[in-house]
Amino acid sequence: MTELEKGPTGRRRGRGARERILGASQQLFREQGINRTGMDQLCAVAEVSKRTAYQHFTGKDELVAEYLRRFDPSVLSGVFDRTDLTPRERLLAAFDIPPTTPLCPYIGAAVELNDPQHPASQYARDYKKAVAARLADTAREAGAADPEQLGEQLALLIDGAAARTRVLNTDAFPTAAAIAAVLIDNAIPATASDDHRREEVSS
Amino acid sequence: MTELEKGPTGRRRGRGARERILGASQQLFREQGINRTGMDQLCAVAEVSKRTAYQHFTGKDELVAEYLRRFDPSVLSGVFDRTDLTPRERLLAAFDIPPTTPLCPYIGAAVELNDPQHPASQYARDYKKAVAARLADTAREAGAADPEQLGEQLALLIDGAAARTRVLNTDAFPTAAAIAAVLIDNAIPATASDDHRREEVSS
DNA sequence: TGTTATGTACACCGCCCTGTGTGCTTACCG
DNA sequence: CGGTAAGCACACAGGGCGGTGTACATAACA
Repeated sequence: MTELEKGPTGRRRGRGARERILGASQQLFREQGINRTGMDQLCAVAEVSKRTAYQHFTGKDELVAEYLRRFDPSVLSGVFDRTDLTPRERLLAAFDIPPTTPLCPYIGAAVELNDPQHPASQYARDYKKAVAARLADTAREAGAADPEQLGEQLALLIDGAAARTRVLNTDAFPTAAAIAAVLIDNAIPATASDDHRREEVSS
Repeated sequence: MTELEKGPTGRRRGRGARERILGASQQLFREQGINRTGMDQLCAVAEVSKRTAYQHFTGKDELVAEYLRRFDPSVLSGVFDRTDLTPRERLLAAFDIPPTTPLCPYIGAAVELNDPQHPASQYARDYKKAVAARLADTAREAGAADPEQLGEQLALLIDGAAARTRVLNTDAFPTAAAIAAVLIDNAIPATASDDHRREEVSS
């Protein structure tokens, strides 16, 4: 929040209204959902006048789409780029999204918007495909027989855990991780399930 | 729609406004979602005056809750009560919800309402638990080592397939069924994965 | 037949929503 | 220092929403 005040507003100067708006979007859309968050409230939290908001984003739809685009780094890269884990461990680490994330916002957006043509829905699709692809890449790296299939399966598990966590209000990711372990072990042909690619890491 | 015109309205007589309202709810809440369906439109489709609707249901919330309560028989009982299948086949048959169902309405309601205290959200939780319980029962019947765990796992797969189908606009149930087959075979200890309980069925 | 529950037609309220118009202030940067 | 873009405050339009009030019609049953 400190660095936001000087961040590039998209043009060249200014005091970072755009970033504050997107920050408030992250917070409110997550906590309350998209439809239940009005632009008035959002602008109040962002400490931005409504006029300014509509000068940065042509409408709420565009804001929602941009809000979704600001996510991947935290989860996606944060897991797949770890070099201290074997590929197999990286696949399992994708299920270690412990308490904070209430629901994958892409699922929420797709359900709330209820319009496959909406830019945000399209981006949600792209993102889900990208996650499955990265999982497939890692699966290939781990030596899976059919990496695409395993990637798609693991992606389904993540979405299932997210949805179920939301509906039941209990953490379903451990269950998903257990399934994932079974699938991974079944998909990797040799006994090379672990430390077959591990290099010296610590010390 | 023909029988609805004479069905018991809940009291004793009348021309079935309540049933028409619930029928319209099924249609519209599914097609458009809950929040995007106004009472005006709903009453128009149900061919019911708005005044009548609010005499049957104290508010939209109650209508939504009642709408969710009218579902299980079609899917839940329709699968688990089949006697022509082995327990294992019944577990897999739960993934044969082919094209019609766009999204499990319980997930949709939980996301759209965004309020765990809402009666509909509570019922959604109950329903999900009930499904998991029935899956666990069938898993026990099939001889699974840990039926509760398998039931929970299969329920997660179903939800994952539903969510993923919704977001990606492609049928994810085959993938879920493949995972289910693996889990089931892994969970049943002996080689008695099939026809160990099957009786003579056809001819 | 007449009473009563049931349903209808239609206007209406207050609220919140997305989105604008207008005029003013501030901060940056040459 | 001055120009200019960024941002602000405030009021307002237009519409959909959930929900209601009132007066009238009809079907069922006594």
